[in-house]
Amino acid sequence: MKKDTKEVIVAASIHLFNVNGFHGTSIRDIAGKAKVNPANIAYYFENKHGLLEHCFTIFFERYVEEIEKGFAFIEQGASVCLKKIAENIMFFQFENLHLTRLILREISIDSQIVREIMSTYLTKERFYFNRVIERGMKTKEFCHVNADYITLQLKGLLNMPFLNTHYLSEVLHVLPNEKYFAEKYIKEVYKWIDGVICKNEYERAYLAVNY
Amino acid sequence: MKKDTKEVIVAASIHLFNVNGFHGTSIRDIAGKAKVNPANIAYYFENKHGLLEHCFTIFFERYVEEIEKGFAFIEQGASVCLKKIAENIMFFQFENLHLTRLILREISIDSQIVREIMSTYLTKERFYFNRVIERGMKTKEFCHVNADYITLQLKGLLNMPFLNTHYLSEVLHVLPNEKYFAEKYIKEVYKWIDGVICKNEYERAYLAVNY
Amino acid sequence: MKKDTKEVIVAASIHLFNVNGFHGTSIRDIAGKAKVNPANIAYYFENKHGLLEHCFTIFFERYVEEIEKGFAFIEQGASVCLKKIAENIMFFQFENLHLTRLILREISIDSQIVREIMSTYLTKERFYFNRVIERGMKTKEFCHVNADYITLQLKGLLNMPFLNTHYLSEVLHVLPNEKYFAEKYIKEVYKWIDGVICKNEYERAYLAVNY
Amino acid sequence: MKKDTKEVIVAASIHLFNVNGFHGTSIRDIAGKAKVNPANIAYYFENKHGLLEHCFTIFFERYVEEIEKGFAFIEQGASVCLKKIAENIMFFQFENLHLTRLILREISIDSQIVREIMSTYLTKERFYFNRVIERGMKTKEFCHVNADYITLQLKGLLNMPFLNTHYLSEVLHVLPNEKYFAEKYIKEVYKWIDGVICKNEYERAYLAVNY
DNA sequence: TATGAATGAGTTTTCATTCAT
DNA sequence: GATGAATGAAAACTCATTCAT
Repeated sequence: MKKDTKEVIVAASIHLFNVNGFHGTSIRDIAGKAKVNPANIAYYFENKHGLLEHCFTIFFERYVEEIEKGFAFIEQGASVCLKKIAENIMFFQFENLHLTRLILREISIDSQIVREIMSTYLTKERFYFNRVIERGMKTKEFCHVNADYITLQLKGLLNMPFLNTHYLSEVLHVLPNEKYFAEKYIKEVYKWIDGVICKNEYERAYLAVNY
Repeated sequence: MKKDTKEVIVAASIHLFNVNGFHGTSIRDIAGKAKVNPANIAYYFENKHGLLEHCFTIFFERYVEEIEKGFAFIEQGASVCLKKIAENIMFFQFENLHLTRLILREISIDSQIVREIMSTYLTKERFYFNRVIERGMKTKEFCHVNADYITLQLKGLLNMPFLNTHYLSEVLHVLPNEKYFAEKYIKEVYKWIDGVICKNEYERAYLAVNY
Repeated sequence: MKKDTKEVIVAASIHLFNVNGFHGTSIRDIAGKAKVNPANIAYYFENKHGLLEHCFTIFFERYVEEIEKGFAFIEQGASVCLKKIAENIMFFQFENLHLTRLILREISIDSQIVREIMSTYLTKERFYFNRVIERGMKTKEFCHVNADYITLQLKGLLNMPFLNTHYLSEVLHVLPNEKYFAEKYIKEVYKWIDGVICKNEYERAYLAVNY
Repeated sequence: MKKDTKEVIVAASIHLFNVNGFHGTSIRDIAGKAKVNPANIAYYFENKHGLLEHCFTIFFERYVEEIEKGFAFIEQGASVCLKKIAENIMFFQFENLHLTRLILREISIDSQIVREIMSTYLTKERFYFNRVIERGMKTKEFCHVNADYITLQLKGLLNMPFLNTHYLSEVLHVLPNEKYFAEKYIKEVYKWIDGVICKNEYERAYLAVNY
């Protein structure tokens, strides 16, 4: 009858982990919200940690996928490609608001699981970003930059809206699940790409005119 | 006799809340680390939540102070002032690494306390940032931008290193408490200010030559 | 396996709440006496208060039942019926000595639960007593009395032996669980009914002779 | 400055013991209400139990005194005297509502202190009641009764209003501190004395006429 | 006489987990 | 697959008491 027990558990746990944090959520809370018996969690995920790990996996599988989908645009230029990657990440994260916030928060805790899982996905993420940025520098699209620092900043920009819920709702008066906001915000990220790593159009114009 | 009981509790709790998260830290852990009796926590802070609130207060009092100290440079130009504010925040956060990470993580949880405390400090923060940015736009130092979006991005950049510990240690091979890193990272923030909100020097040069 | 866990908890709690009072009894005491795990109390009754509420319910369900069983004698006359009700209450309370004393003590504390539970049962109790007394006055069996005041006094008489344990044991040298005492005491209550609310037999005789 | 520290502690403890019960009241609650330092309670009463004992003493000293004051009327007849004693007890208890309820509740708990204190005062109480009742029987004012049983019933009637707060407020719509109620209720007690232990006037009239 | 700090033992409650069904 | 009962460990919190000042 209930063949989706596993899914409802995951959905409930994502929501509750996001709202109360991992430690702040009890297995009974999750089972209660999912309307299943708490023992099912042990059945499907071995224990509470297994459930969190599952959430991590769900997130990062898709996260890397989105980067890869964006990276496919590499032949259209580094700038286009980087923007595409940023856009993909942004929309993916907006569509998985709770999961994203939960992951971003939990990775700031220096635990065993986090370290293990991160080392895998971080390597992949770094691989693609470095490729794009190095390509951009080769083709003179980008200024000379430190790829890792640039990646860190880009991640900062992309994650900000999910970690600063209050700022969004109380200052910008935006609910972060409004697609309108995602569309507006990604423009700001484009501006950053253009302004900070791309050789500026004025610079190019100036150089063209004077040399 | 021991008049510093309160302080050692706070210090221990900041460290442990940061490492294990608020819910992941027990009162006994804190008391153990601080080498005091667990009942003292109730005595001084009423309960565990009170201790967290105290950490919030400590952080935001200083945070706003740093913004104010930077804002005093407003007469030297909006760009100088904004950089000064960013620098102050950055160094303050680097000097209070654990506390900062703890606060940045906890404010992403939408709890009662967070909402109350945030509404106070967010207003102050917004006030100063808007003042600087509007001033910059008036004096033509800055392009026409949306002050609140710019602030959000700046916060994103400033907070990133504290939330992505793994990235720092495993990709950049930096321990975030190395002052060298703070000095390097703030330069990147300057670049962002110059590249994204300041009218670019090439732009100014180009415009000067051609018109 | 042990399907009577709930019952043994209730039995143990009634005994201990009676002896030491509600606040004077710890969950551990109860679990110890019942030879079950303390967590079962939370499992079955949510918390310590829930257990007390359960005791209240047990008591008043039966209490009202006894009144109803006595009220069935209404057609045999108000005096007979009132005595039957009193007798039923008395023997029920004697058979549930600990529970009765516990309840009588706890209802004197003006708490939330007490108020809620009492409002339900008090209404029922009042309904039956008023019916009997009004009937008695209609048929001239009873003098003209205030039903509510009479009920209060009757309750006072019926409850006294349970609240004054010392008086019983040290003055009357009776253990209140001796059935002999209940049988003797109910006679005194009958006398009160005859002497205070029934038109006295001498009165009737006197009136019969002289008018 | 505050020479009444002891008194305010007692007053606060009477109120709180009444509302929450002895075990339900903490020393800090009392100190808080009395606006004194908790350590004062240990200073003046040795410990929490000492404070309760003090309350018992206050109550029973006065209680016995009131009985003695009523007993002084013995020469005016047993009935008058017994009514006077009942009246004194009733008004004393009404004037010390909280204390009375607290005492009546706590004596139903079979503790060490209670037993010790009770044995003293119970003896005195019994002495006076037995004297009056025996006198009444000698002078033919009273029927032949068991003095101890009568005393128990009288105590039941006198204590009822203090133990059934809910009945008073929700059924009789009386706040038990309204003096009007005390005056009305004592009349009911007189009726009981007249109806149950005094040879009835009709009885006397009947006997006078017929023999 | 009065107090603030501190403590250790004890309280209720929560929780992840196990297990027989 | 799924459940209700049960548990042991640990959590947060309470509290009477002590003590130096």
